[in-house]
Amino acid sequence: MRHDLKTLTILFRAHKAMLDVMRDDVRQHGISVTAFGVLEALYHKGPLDVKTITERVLVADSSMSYTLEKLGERGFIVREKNPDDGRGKIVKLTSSGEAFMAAIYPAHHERLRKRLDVLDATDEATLRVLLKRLGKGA
Amino acid sequence: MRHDLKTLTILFRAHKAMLDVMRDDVRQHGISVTAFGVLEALYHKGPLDVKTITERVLVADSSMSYTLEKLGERGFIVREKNPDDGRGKIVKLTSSGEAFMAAIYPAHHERLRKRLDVLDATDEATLRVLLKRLGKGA
DNA sequence: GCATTATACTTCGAATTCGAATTATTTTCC
DNA sequence: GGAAAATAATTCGAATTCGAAGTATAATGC
Repeated sequence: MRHDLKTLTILFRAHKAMLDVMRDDVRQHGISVTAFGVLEALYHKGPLDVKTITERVLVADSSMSYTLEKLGERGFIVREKNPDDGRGKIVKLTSSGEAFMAAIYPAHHERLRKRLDVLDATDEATLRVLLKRLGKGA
Repeated sequence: MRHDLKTLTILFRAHKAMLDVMRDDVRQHGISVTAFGVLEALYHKGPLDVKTITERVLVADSSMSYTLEKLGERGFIVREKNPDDGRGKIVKLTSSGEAFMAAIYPAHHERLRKRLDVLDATDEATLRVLLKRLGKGA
C-alpha cells in the first residue's frame, strides 16, 4: 500500500475519464481540447499573451504556436504585437470566437460540472488540496 | 467554489506534473511513456493480450498497435496468436525486454514514489478514494 | 447450423504533439 | 552603453495520437 504506484494509475484514470468527456464534447464542434482550452482562457480572462495561455493550457510552446495558427485560420482569434514587450504577442478573441464560446460554453460547463458532482462539496475541497500538493511536487 | 471547474484544472495540472516526471525519465532510455506503460504491464503481470494492455495503458486501440509494432522492432516484445481466441494476440516480453526493464525500472519507480511521498499515507489513501469516484463517473 | 452481431486487432490518413533549433527582443550586469 | 544571458514566440522534422474503416474470428439467437 505504501510504496506501490497505484495512486498514479488512479490519477491517470481519473484524468483520462474527464479528458474523454471533454473530447467527446468539443469534437462535436470541430475543435481539439487544446484549442478549446485556449478559447476558454480568453473567454474568461480577456486578451492574454501567448506565454500566459501556454501556462494555463499545459502544452509545449511549439504546440501552442500550432494551435493559435489553427484558431487564427478559423477566425476565432487574432494575435497582435505586445506594445509593452516586443518579444511577445497578445492574443484576443474575435467577435466570431466570442460568439462561438457563448454558444457552446454553457452546455460544456454543465456536462463537466455534473461529472464533478459525484463528489460532495467537502470531498471536492479535499481533493483540491491533495492534488495541489501533488502538482507542486518538491 | 461549488460550481466552477477549478478542480479540473488542478487535476490536469497534477496529472501533467507526474507525466512530465515520467517523460523525462523514460526519454533518457529512448522510449515513450506509452511504450513504457506496456513494458511495465508485461513486466509485472506476465504475458497479456492486447486488449488487456490497452485498458491498462489508456490509449486508442490504433495507438496500441503502433506502439506494439515499435516495441517489436526494438526486440522488446513478441506477439503470438492467442490459442484460446483466434481474434486475439498474446504479447510477451523477450529476454531483452525483460533485461531492459530490470535495468531501468527500480530507479524509475523510486523517482515517482518520491514524488508521491509529498502526501502522507492517510492523505494518499484519501486521494485514491476520491479519484476513483471521479474516474468511475456515472 | 446459419445469419447476425459483437469482439480483437490492424491499417490508414490526418491532426496534434513534442523537442531542438531559430529569430527577435529585452534584461542583466560589468 | 554594450556584450552576454535570458525570455517570447515560431519553425522544423519526426514521433505519436486519434477515429474510421477493414479483416478475421467468436458468440448469439433464431
